[in-house]
Amino acid sequence: MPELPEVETVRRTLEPVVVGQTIERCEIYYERVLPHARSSEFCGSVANRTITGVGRRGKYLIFALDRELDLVVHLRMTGQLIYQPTRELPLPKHVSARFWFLDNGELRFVDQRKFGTIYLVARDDYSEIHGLYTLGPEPLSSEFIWKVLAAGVQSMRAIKAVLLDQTKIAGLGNIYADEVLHRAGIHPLKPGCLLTESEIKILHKSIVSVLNEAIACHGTTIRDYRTGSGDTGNFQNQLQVYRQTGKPCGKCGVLIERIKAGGRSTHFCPRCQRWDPECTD
DNA sequence: CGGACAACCTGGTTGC
DNA sequence: TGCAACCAGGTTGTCC
Repeated sequence: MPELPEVETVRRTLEPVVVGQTIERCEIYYERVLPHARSSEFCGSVANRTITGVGRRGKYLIFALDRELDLVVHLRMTGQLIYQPTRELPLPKHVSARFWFLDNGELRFVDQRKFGTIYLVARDDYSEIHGLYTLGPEPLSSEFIWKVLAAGVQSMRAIKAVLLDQTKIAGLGNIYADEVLHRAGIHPLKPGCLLTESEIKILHKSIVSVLNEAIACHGTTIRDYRTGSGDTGNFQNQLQVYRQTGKPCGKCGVLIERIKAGGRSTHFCPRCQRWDPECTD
């Protein structure tokens, strides 16, 4: 579920309410939420630590704890990280973990499909978290200039598959890869290495603008995604192609089509995103 | 290298 | 209404 805009929204909504809070204790309800630790040792390490900051890299949320520890969370498909100001009961279904704060409320990790994961590592040492360790450039950082994208895109693979590859660029998922390609007017199956310089520049602009607009809308709620306050996002109302199969394209009116690319459902406008495999361009 | 696919889970939707 | 098949925002691993 959550891609960069959703994770960034969770970060922004949690930061003001959890920074400065001390974790009194935590409880793990689904053991496999901790791929690298047992709940007993994890909870022991986390107890009595204070959260000093909330960061993000790609789709990873990183809670900085005092004494040089990082608590890293990946929400995968259906994970929700929600701050509850009061210790209310009953608990919703599918709670993977709870963190109780000394003074106020608790942080709940709710995850219907149970794919979400939590790690505890030494500050900035991500060598044990493969996906984070191998993560590509951060698209909203100042280092992400079009030439960085151009280098990442040099592949025979379909550009859609390249955009989903977190080692090439961090944070895009199925929704925003489709939206970005539509805005850039690029066919999702076109091999990345065949993109022209002007196409890469347009793609670069589209990535930055789509992500920023989605963040401004607090992300896209298809079903499960919630902000750190438990609210839905709004960008689902702005989607141009994702899950819009059979609806008219907002630019040209031609009906949106759905295909498979990179093993995922892919939505595009056959007029705005043309590519002829026989043509050299 | 890349592509296809299964696995990890639960639950909603679709079609018969 | 019942039930099976298929689908889902992500990532990892295996096999070819």
